[in-house]
Amino acid sequence: MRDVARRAGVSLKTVSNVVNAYPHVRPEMRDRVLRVIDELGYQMNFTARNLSLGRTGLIALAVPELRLAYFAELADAVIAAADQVGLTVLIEQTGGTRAGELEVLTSPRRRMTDGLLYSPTALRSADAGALDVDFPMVLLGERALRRGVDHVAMANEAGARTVTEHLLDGGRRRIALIGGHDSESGAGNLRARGFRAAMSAAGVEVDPRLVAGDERWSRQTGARAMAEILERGVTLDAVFALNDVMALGAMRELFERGLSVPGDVAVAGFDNIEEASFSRPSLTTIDPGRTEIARTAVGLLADRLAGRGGEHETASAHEIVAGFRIETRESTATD
Amino acid sequence: MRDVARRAGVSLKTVSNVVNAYPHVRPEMRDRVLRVIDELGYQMNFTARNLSLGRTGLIALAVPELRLAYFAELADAVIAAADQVGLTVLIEQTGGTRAGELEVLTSPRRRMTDGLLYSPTALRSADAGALDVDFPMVLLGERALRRGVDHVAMANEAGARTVTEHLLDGGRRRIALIGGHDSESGAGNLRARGFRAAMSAAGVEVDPRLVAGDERWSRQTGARAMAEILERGVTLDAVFALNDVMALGAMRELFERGLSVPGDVAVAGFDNIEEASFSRPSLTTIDPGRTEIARTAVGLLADRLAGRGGEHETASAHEIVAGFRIETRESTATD
DNA sequence: CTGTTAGCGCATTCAC
DNA sequence: GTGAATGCGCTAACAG
Repeated sequence: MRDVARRAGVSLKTVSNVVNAYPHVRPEMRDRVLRVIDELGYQMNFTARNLSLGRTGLIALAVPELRLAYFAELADAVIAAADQVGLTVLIEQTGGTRAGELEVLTSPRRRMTDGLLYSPTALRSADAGALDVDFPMVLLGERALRRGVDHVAMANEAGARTVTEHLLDGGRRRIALIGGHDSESGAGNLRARGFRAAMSAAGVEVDPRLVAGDERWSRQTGARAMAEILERGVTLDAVFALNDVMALGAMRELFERGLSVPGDVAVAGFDNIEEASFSRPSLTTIDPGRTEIARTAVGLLADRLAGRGGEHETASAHEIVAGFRIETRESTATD
Repeated sequence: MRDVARRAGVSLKTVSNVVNAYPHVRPEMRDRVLRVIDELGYQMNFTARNLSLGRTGLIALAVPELRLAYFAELADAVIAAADQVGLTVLIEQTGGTRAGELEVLTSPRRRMTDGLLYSPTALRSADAGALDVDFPMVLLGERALRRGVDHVAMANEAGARTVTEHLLDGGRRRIALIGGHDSESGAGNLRARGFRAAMSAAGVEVDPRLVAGDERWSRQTGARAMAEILERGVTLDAVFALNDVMALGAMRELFERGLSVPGDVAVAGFDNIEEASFSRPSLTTIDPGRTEIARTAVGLLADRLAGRGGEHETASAHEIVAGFRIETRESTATD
């Protein structure tokens, strides 16, 4: 930058003004500087600017695992939304464990970023205190464990109720619940609640032997939970898995055992990952409005960042629930 | 840091030494400093350190799209490998387009990172010059377009030949090739070449009407290409898709049209994404050794970074081909 | 082994 | 409108 200034015969300040699109620079001056910048191939040093500005332009996105399709798609949406407002996203994987989720709040790497988009799944209500951080943070995808923290929630409970009602409407009564093990986990808890609400509203009892799951919501978990339930020897005619990959794992397991979907057992999931429309059979699921969630959350965080240079505002927290939509597909079709 | 130094009654340098685990510090001194750090809750400012050091500790990983399972799993592996050597990964999405892939090499954001792990898929040989960059870079997943650039290649050609031979061994002769459209694209070109090599070695001709595809290797592409081929009215008994998601899309399309896999048509893919073992039927594919690739590439890049503080070495480029393994599953079973 | 000094490259007070 | 100082927080010579 010094070289540019010298070569253009102006001061450092002028170059800085030009680069930062400061309005009051004479056009001829600006052109001259820009030409020199081009000649020299000058590129600004972000690190220096960051040090001076006290911020980095980076925001962290903490998700359980990128290889879980839902979070890959969420990350994609967040990156796109952040690009729009000039922010860069640094992805952190928590492994979906409580320890991993707590660590991301305090790790030194956290300090490389100006703010955090946080999607905890394993945190318990006892951990709510940990969310009382001194940097801008927006919670994603579930209702806040703690008041006073911005969050963009998805319609977990309403979505689960809707999809359960869809199963009930199809005449299914013996509906298994997969993933409902960890009743403390936010999204799981809410989705399970929606399920139970729909069941009890329909006057159908939930058989505890039809419930299985694990903390990690993976394909394997779905398959294993399905196997567990089947081996208990109970009858069932439908499965609601708390997310799509578990539903797909469960379908796989049903297939292994010679059961047909939706003939013998209807299967529904939650998330509407891309794969859900291409699986065999295609999967009925709830689309939680990922894009809207990402855009809203990034906007919220950007506002906080702009508001007080990274300082935490004490103003009231935003609580936004995204819209959802049921995607009815083959896996729950009735003959 | 100044506060810590003052409170501990030592100089800045000593605190710095302690924080950086400089070996020659008296234990009692270190303990004292550490205690004060703890008391004050001091956390280092990375930006300042980076400015001083002239590096950021960040490396970029440029992939087409995170939502493509292969790249999500690759990113996961890279992040894990980078963590091991104290590096943080910044993910860039190129969209799988030539423009996007070129931009990642020159964008200002590039300068936030010390080096680049680069996985181009749309670059053509005419773009090889663009790879002559002045920062450490390691190419991932395909043979370098340009000599003198480090790269960790997967066994594209050998893997494709192996899986094609597997189809031929199963008695299949009318084998469709999906994804082979863009013959310039590195990995696609090589995989297609392996396919053709196996075919010609077996004395089987490749029917051009059995070839379809698109630049973007998505599930939709696979389904669409499969539809195209089927609508040409040609007979076929197998499909080799150049990656798993296209294979899954193709299977979906076959199913839509009442064709059975592997009964009527055997299907094989490439990548061994997690989904391949859970699809219905499970998918025969090539495991290209993602973890090994990630670890090797990160190691290579870390070496370059350490070697000359981010300067590009003129030493001979490394060229490493990872090992591969065929995963034989239901989609290519013979009765 | 530890303290002192001088930048890293930029943004930002202020005068001009 | 533009130029000249000062500091962001840390590390890397040095000297002691």
